[in-house]
Amino acid sequence: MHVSFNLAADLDAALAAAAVAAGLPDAAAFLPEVRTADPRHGDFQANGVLGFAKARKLNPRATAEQLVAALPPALRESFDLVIAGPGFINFTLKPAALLAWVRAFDSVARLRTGAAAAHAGQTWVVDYSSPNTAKQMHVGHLRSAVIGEAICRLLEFTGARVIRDNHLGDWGTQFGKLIYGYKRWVDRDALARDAIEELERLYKLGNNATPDGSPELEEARRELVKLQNGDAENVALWRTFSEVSLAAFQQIYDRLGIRFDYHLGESFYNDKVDRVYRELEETKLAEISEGALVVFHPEHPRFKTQPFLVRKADGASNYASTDLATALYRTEHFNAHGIVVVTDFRQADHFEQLFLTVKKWFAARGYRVPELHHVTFGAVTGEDGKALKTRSGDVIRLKALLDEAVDRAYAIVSEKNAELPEAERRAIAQIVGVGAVQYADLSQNRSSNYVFSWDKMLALDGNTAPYLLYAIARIHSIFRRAGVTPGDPATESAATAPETPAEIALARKLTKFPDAIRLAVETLRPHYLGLYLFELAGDYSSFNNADKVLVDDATVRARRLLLCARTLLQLETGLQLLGLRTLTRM
RNA sequence: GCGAAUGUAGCACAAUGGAUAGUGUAGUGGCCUCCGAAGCCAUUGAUCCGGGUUCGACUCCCGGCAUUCGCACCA
Repeated sequence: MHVSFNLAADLDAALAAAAVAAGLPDAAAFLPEVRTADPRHGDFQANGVLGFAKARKLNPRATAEQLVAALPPALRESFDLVIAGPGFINFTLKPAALLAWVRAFDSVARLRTGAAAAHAGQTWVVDYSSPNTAKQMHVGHLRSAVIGEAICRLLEFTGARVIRDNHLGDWGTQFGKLIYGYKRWVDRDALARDAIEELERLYKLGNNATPDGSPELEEARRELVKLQNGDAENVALWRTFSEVSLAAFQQIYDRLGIRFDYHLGESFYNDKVDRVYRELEETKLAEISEGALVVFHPEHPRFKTQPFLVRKADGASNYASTDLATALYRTEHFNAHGIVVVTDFRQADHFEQLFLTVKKWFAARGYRVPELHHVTFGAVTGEDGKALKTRSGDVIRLKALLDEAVDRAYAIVSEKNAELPEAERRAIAQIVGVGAVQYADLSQNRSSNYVFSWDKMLALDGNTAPYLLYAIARIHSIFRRAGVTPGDPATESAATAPETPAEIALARKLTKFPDAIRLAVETLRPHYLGLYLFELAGDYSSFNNADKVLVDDATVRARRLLLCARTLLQLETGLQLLGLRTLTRM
């Protein structure tokens, strides 16, 4: 028996076909709009009948009845159908169909195969994290890294070849001041001990020593020009800055489970901006204004007067130049079908201008235009609603933040589960602490600001990583007691269809996994998956409370173990797609 | 000034134009001789304001208000 992964999509197709079969007027225009439903109404509901019928002066309920009558009879073996309210068609999976679906999607591989149709054969470049070199990563870098990685994993899961590209801020005027400071005050011991710390100190010294209009500033500028002209000493220094920065960043990335394929920073595009200037001028998209090369968009209410500045009046490039070159490189070199850039919402204007320009430029040149997405997110604030700072007013370093998360998780684990060996508690604290930080970011809509609260992210109840990890630990615990491996075919073969209300509710929830994935990846909003996992864990907890799994009756036991195994599979798969690690005890 | 994002219970969040706006916390009342009570069950409480479109609006459109942010050579 073939069991479809995405049942909603199946029903949608069946209803569209039924409209034709039933001979509805204008049937080709009928959009069934099948959605997951409130469980009180069913598993899926078709919303499209009302609008379709009303627009054609048909009776919606009568139209719904015609549609239902024209559905293939086999559908009724899987679903109970009800026409409800003004013309909704409700579909409720029968227990046997629930069993079939739950049986069928029994591994990560099967889930992935089901989901992979969405982006099969496509290449997507995801540009995220992207810190500036020679500086510490701080709390402001958290969201891009966490959200970006989740998006990468979701795209991969849905069939894409994903290229993770760290677009480092490794070029610009600040390097003149840094080199100026370095050449005068570098402390070699400090550099060996904590390179980024020392580079930050040197930059501050260099910056303070070069006020506007001073001869020192002129000297710093000369260092920058030497760097740009390929002076061996300065280039070597700059290279060192990048290397030690990357090494420091990688320590953070390791803890967050991030591994980039490329680190093509701004410097990589230095020799690629001339082509951008040339082509923008040749296509008449760019013009000279106040000495700078700019692009206006006459059709746009604001950008017809607010310029997109692609080359500065002094002839130097800026981030518009390099971002344009970057878009071209990703399209030509990686053959990207889609490009996703994950930065905070303050850069929305820049990316809107960038994408407008890219589309016109590529169209004028006959280059294929990839899908371009700017994935934005709000600020991280303290509980007072202001930007998150330490008590003394400094920025919070990402390393310190992750350390504190782990320390706090360790304290909680030790309190709740003191009998576990210390080494295991330490390991658990790593997963729970870092996971709590990641999940706090992924559990809510990225568009809004997010209020950073240790107590909330580390709470054991509510939509948090610890709650989800706890559900996972409890399921593992049951399998340990049963002496059975989750997903063991011999155990599951005896399973029957779900019967109790809690079993049915859990099984019904499990069939909604495809929709959660689809929604999360379509909107590039991972919180839809997080929300699903939280609801799944809630349904599991209710089931766990209502129905004892390890009962004597072998059939009942088998079917409940089956539900446990699939819940576990989806929770683990889902959390891993969000970038978290999972555990078996906590 | 122009523009963007956000605005949902005391607090923090959800809601893919659909049915009685969901959840967590805090509050109240229950449930451990029972697989992990880090849990479960029940219950009180909300769409910034005013118009409009629609069979149907937290959602879309128009006009306000509030908060945050952006707007010529930083990225």
